[in-house]
Amino acid sequence: MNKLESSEDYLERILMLTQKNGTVRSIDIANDMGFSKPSVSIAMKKLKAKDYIEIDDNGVITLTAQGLAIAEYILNKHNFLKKLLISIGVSPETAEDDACKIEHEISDETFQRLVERFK
Amino acid sequence: MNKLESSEDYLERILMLTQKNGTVRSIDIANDMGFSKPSVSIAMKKLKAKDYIEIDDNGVITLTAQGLAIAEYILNKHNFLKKLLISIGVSPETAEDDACKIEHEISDETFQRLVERFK
DNA sequence: AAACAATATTAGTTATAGCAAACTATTGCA
DNA sequence: TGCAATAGTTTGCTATAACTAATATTGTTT
Repeated sequence: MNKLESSEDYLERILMLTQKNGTVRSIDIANDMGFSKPSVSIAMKKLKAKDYIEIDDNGVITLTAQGLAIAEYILNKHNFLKKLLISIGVSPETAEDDACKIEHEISDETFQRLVERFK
Repeated sequence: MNKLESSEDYLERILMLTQKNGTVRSIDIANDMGFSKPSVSIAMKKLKAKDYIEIDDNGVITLTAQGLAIAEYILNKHNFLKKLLISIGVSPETAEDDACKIEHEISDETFQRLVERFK
């Protein structure tokens, strides 16, 4: 499966939570995503090693320019796909879930064609 | 990722190869999917343990009723999604690849809505 | 100050799913 | 007859990504 999926999901969620709450810590991500604290802790270590996030002394997580670019790219796909699914009659909850899965799988080409056709 | 994705892919491919060539052995699956023989060997062992396939003395693999049901279900999704993507201008190659990924992720609800809207 | 709560991390485990190397077994042919 | 090719399996490895239990670390409250 896709190597990047997990990282992409974390970055996307960090962006979502930042937009919603102002700041994000590991514990917020764990609560929001339903993962254990150690899982998030290790994931954050990897994201930090790749320079996608920074973590300050209070544990507050911020996206780097690189991390933000990925997060926005994915979140953009997510929002578009969710709206598209809702527009054809899928329930908001399922649309949310399916958008979350499809956003990592779909190619740029397919996404482009979808935007051209359905935006 | 989805626990069933790998199994679904193997079952789907067994059905495809059966339709194309009449019979299927492990080596055919390995060649077709680009996986090593040990990987396929172990995957077949798991599918057999779950009663999704049978393997005769010559190594010929057949789907059980259960395995066939899953394979047909996935292949049906695959073919529909591929056609849909091609119909909005995605290249056949990308449509094939993306259908392969999306078919495992998409919910029944979303698939139903897609069929209703685009069949 | 002591105790407690919240947060973060470490260590070790599990499960999936792939790989290469090396082995066995069968078949086909020169 | 014997060797080579084909097919399948076993062993042991890698990587991802989750988990639990236990241990820090930090901050607040009595």
